[in-house]
Parts: sequence; structure tokens; C-alpha cells
Amino acid sequence: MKKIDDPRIAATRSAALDAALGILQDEGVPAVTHSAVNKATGISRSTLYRHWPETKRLLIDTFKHASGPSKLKPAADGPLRADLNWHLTHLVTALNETPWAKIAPQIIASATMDEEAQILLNELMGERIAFVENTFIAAQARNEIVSGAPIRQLVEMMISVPYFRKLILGATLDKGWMESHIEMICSLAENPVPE
Amino acid sequence: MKKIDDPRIAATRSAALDAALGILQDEGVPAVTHSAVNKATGISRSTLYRHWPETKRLLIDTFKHASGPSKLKPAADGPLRADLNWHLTHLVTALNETPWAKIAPQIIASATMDEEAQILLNELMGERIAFVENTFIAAQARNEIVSGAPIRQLVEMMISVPYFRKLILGATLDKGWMESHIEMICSLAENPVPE
DNA sequence: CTGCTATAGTACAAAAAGTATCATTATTTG
DNA sequence: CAAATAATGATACTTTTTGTACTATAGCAG
Repeated sequence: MKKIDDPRIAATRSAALDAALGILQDEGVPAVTHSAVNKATGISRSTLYRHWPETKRLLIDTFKHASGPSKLKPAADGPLRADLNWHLTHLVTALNETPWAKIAPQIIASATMDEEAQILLNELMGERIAFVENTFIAAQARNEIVSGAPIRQLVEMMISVPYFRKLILGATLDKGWMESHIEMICSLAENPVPE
Repeated sequence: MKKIDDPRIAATRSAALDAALGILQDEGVPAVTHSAVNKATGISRSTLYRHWPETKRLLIDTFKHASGPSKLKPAADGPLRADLNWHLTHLVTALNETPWAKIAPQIIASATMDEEAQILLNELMGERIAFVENTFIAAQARNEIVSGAPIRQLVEMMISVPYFRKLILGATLDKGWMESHIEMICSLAENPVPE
């Protein structure tokens, strides 16, 4: 009885979220409104309101649309420096060459106000953290790093510094910086912290 | 001729920004409007528009009002662990016990869209970075750390991890974590990174 | 083809943003 | 103290935006 797969639904949804994402990048969260999407796409306001009765839902879906499917891969076959280099390159590329550097701060700010944004942010970050963590665990299994290495803290250092430099300081994330960053992390992983 | 110091100006400005700050904490950037401040304070809209002709200026001033005057002190008289502990305690306190954890993400997100917010953010962060950096430089002068220590990177690690944990992961910043964080930083500062 | 339903269009109501004018009131200055 | 001055509050108005309701059209499924 029901038309469960009308292609128009996916089409308008996709077109609307594409436009909303562009608006989010260019003008920020307050500009992501039904009317703005209407002006950008020609999709009528009534249709947009049917898809997203609340502005908040439109924004959350735009965030999800922006993050898209994950492109993370295991990369834990060693050696450690190579794996870490892969992970850091992946993160730096996302921050330098995708809209992520503009989208992420908006999600982070929304997460302080909104439960759903908080959950989305945790999913996105948790995935990356888990992958890097597995890299260290694998390296530990191969005896590349000391057995008592504080893996969780190493993971957080690995990821937090590029985010801080890019989002908060507006600093560059270049090849030279990446190399010395990895070297410092490895130095901590390979030598026991003295008591 | 001119009345250069009418106390009413400072009074309304202060009352309006107090209310705007509360609104910013509770409902985020989009809610910081002249009308919202009017409802919260009773200050007439016409007066508010005279003080801040553009909404953007109201928001920036609210940011500045939130950050307030700096409370950083030198704290570079050693030993290094004590100085770092002072700095980290100061930062963690700001993140745990003031509205800063809610305000900072809003400023960071605004900074990606707005030049003035970017400048304000750089000032706020630059001040803290400079203080921590001076701590390391002083420790180096006292021969507490190796001469080739990568001070700038140590400073960024010192600061970025607590921000990342609090703002992005929503994790706790407790006493135990602080101690091991400082220990890792010191380990890097006291031992030369092997080539 | 026929029925269903997503979309577009229109109209409308409510709220908010922004501007302008004027009376009132508090403060400065002489 | 008294007058000049400037800030505030109140009101009115225009424009824009938001949100809702209803209708006609057009595309898709069965």
C-alpha cells in the first residue's frame, strides 16, 4: 500500500542537505534555516518543513551529512611510526583539505548545548580514537613499545594537538611538524616514564 | 561640553552583557539578540540598538565580557613540575568551574567565520601559551630540562590535551590525570628525543 | 491506468529585526 | 542650585523571518 521508496524523497533530502552544508560552511549555524535552503535550492519551504519540522533536526542532519561515511582503515600492521604516520596524515588531510575544519567547531559548539550533537561528536571522535588506540595495542603486542606505556594518553596527545593547532590557533599542520609530533609520541611510547 | 562619564552608560552596558552572557551559556550564539537581552533585563530595545547597532558587535562584546580580565601570573620560579602544576590547575579550574567550557566552543566556532572573533581567540590563547612557554624557558635557564627540548611543542601538548578532553570528549580533568599529564610532559622535557 | 503522496504554490498569522521619533529622566557642567 | 545635555524608555512602523494550513499539480507504485 505504501510507497516506501519514492526517489523524490531521497533526492530532495540530498539536495537540501548539500545546500545546508554549503550554508553552514559559509555563514555558520545561525544561517542554516529552512528559508535559506529554499533560496539556495528552489525546494519549497513547505516541503522542507515536512522533511524537518524543527530547525534543530535540519542542523543535526546537516552535521551528519557533513561527516559522511567513515573512511578510516585499520592501519595497524606496523611498524608503529608508519601506522601513526598514516593516522596523522589522514587527520591532517581532513583538517587541511576538507570542510571539516569549518564544520567541526560548529558541531563542538552545538554539542555543549545539544544532546544529539554531543552524541554525534562522541561517535565521530570515538571512532578515530579507537583506531589509533588499536595501533598502539598492536605495537605493544609486537613489543615495539614498553609494556606500561600509557596508551590512552598517547592517543589523546596524538589527536588533540593537531585539532588544537588547527581549530584554536589557526596554525599550519605541515610535514615537518607531523614528523616531530610522531617522534615525540614514539619517544614516550618507547621509553618508560620514570617515577 | 560632552558628558564623557555618564554612569548610566556603564550600568546598562554591564547589565546587558551580563544577561547576554547568561543567554549565550544557556541557549548559544543564535539566541544572543537585542530582543532576548531586552526581555531578560528590561532595558529597552532602542537603548540596546544604540549601544550595539549590529548583532555581531553585541556577540563579540559578550565574548569579551565572558573572558574578562586575565588572571594569569608568571609562576616561573621553579621547580618545573610546580610551575606546570600551577598552570594546569589554573586551566583545569577554568574549564571545570567557570562558564569557560561553554563559552570557549562558541568563540572557537565564531572564529572560523569572523575575523574579530579570531583575533580575540588568538589573544586569549596567546596569553596562556606565552606564560607556559616562559615557564619552560625559565626551567631551561635553570638547567632543569635539556637544552634542545622542543618547547613550543611541549607547550601545545600541555594545553591542547585538557581542551580536547573537556570540550571535544566531555571527559573529566581530575587530579590523577593532571599528575600523569605533567609527568609525561616533563619526561619529554628532561630527556632528549633520540634521533 | 488508477490511487497515492511528495512537491509547489499560496495565503496567513505570529514573531523578530531594524529604524525613526519623541517625551522623560538623570547627569554633567557652569 | 539651575540649565544644558545626553541617555533612556516608549511608541509606532516597516520589513523580514518563522511557522502553519490549505490546495492544486505532478510523479511514482501497484
